[in-house]
Amino acid sequence: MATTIPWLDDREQVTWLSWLRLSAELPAALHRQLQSDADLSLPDYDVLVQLAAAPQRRLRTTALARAVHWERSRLSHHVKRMESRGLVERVACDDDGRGNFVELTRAGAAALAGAAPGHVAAVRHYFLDALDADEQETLAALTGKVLARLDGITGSGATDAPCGRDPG
Amino acid sequence: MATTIPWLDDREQVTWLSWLRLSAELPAALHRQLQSDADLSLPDYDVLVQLAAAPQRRLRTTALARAVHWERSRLSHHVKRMESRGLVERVACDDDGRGNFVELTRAGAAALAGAAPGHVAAVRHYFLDALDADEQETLAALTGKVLARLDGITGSGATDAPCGRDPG
DNA sequence: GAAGATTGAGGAATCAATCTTT
DNA sequence: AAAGATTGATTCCTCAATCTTC
Repeated sequence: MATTIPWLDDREQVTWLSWLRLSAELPAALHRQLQSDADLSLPDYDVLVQLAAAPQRRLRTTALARAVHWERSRLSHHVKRMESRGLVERVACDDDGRGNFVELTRAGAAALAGAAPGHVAAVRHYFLDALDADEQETLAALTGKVLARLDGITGSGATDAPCGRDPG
Repeated sequence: MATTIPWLDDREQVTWLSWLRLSAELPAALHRQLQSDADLSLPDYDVLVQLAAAPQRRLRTTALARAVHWERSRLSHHVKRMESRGLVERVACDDDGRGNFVELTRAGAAALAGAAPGHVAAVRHYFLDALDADEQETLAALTGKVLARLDGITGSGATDAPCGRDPG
């Protein structure tokens, strides 16, 4: 085999490895904070945020799946577990016999309210505070660039729906 | 409660959400490529790379755990699954009756050799190719800055061991 | 048949508890 | 007791198959 395989050079390797490590460690740190302070997982938090921001504090299953960028199957399993803990409730949909709403319960709203300040503080502490305003903008621009290309390739295009973990 | 909670502002939110999305989508894309082209998971690949780079194509369990930045428990479970697929083998350690080596098998080496070119190409395609050389350096600097702070806080300090996914 | 959603099986990750050798 | 490593339980995620309503 005389073919030369184009391995990563030093610059590429540093970029890639440092990305890889951060994308493993940062969620882990945030997860531990949320879990120990509020007994919620990161995915739990995402779901609660979306429901809290929704019109009637409820969303159709598919709409919620889109909002958190999950497959319906994953959402279904997750909602089931959250329902058993009393954080959300599944209610039938009058208009469409096939569909459900996932609705935030009082306990779910309370859990989110209790968790949010600490989580936002953790996002700052572990992530944003390491960078000044310019650096944050630069980072956002670079990740945005990669995302745009990635979404173009994989077809998981940017959605309209509001997303993310921050309660409005 | 008259206390104002410092929510994320626009710049922070864009930075955070765009980070969040990329750190979900990029590994997913790479995982799918590796899985369908080489029948390996991303974690499988990491383990194989570390073993292939090690002196006798084998490493003590704890050393391997450090190299891939995992807990020993996670590694133990993972190695068990990989062993059942014939990719690695656990062999007793003469010097220390408590310890084991995890050793790369022929099949494991072959799997890595088969997977590496496609994986490296995917890393370029989905990630590196979206940025020019300067941008890559900038991104590495920014993620490095966050990582340095994060490791300082959480105590999971930077290790000496070589790490990463690229076979030497 | 297509859309909305759930299910079951299997791999993967984390935590606390355990076992053995030093 | 400390170090090296594994185990079991639980949660989480993906895939393929299913079920119901439109």
